[in-house]
Amino acid sequence: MPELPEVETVRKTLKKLVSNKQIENITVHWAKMIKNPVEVEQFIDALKGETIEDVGRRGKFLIIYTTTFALVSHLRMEGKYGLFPKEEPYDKHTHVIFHFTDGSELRYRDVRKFGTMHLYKKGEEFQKPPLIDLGPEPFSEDFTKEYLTNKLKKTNRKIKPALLDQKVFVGLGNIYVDEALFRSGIHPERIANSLSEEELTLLHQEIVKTLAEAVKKGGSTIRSYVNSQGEIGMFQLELYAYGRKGEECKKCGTPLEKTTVGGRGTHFCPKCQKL
DNA sequence: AGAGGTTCTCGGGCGC
DNA sequence: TGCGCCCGAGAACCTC
Repeated sequence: MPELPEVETVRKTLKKLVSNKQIENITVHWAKMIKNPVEVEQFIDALKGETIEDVGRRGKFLIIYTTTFALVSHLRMEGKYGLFPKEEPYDKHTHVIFHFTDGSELRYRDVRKFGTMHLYKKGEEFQKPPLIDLGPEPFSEDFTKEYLTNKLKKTNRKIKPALLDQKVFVGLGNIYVDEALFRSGIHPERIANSLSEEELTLLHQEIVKTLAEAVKKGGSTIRSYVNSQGEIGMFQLELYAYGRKGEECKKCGTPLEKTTVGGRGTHFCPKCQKL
């Protein structure tokens, strides 16, 4: 579900909802999603009494900062956070509940149970998995055209899987990678090290622009994404490629095609994106 | 029935 | 041969 624009939107909404709330207790209904510490009891005990100070983001990971800890949370395909009064019943897909001292609850709900949580002492989170090997943020000054060029010229992979690799840089997922490649006129199966200077310049620019526009619109809601306040995104209305199989290309009118690249459903225009 | 917005693990292939 | 890397396939789970 969530790529950088969706996670960033969740971050902003979640921060407003839970800042300064004190955790009285935690209920975990699906222990497997707690990856660190290994023992769920330790996870719960550590967070009891802690107050939430901030909510950050690294790539597609949320980082909930408390007085002494950093809780690194990945939503994977369907994870969602929401704030509820404790009286409100929860359903079978609610796996973790943070009970606050004010009677409200932060609930993590995840139909597919793919989401993960790692708890570390503040300051240690970037030296440990899952954040340790991540590439630069696309909005940072480290993510230059030269950096991207250097990474891509060293690999024989197809461009789409290379751009999805969070070690190269973070933030793109299946929606926005198809969008960035469409906007750049680059076929998703082109070999990464075969791109020309002009193509690399355009691709770098379109990656940053596409993600920035999507953040502005609150992300894309394709099937189930909502932010922490239950609001949908609006960027799905601006998509050129993703989910538009058989529909006319917005640039040239040719029907868009869908294939599989690197195991992922892939949308492209056969005329604008030549192999 | 199979695909779905993600990423981790595993093992084969290749080069030193 | 052995080790390390790169990379693709499969797995984790549930709904429609």
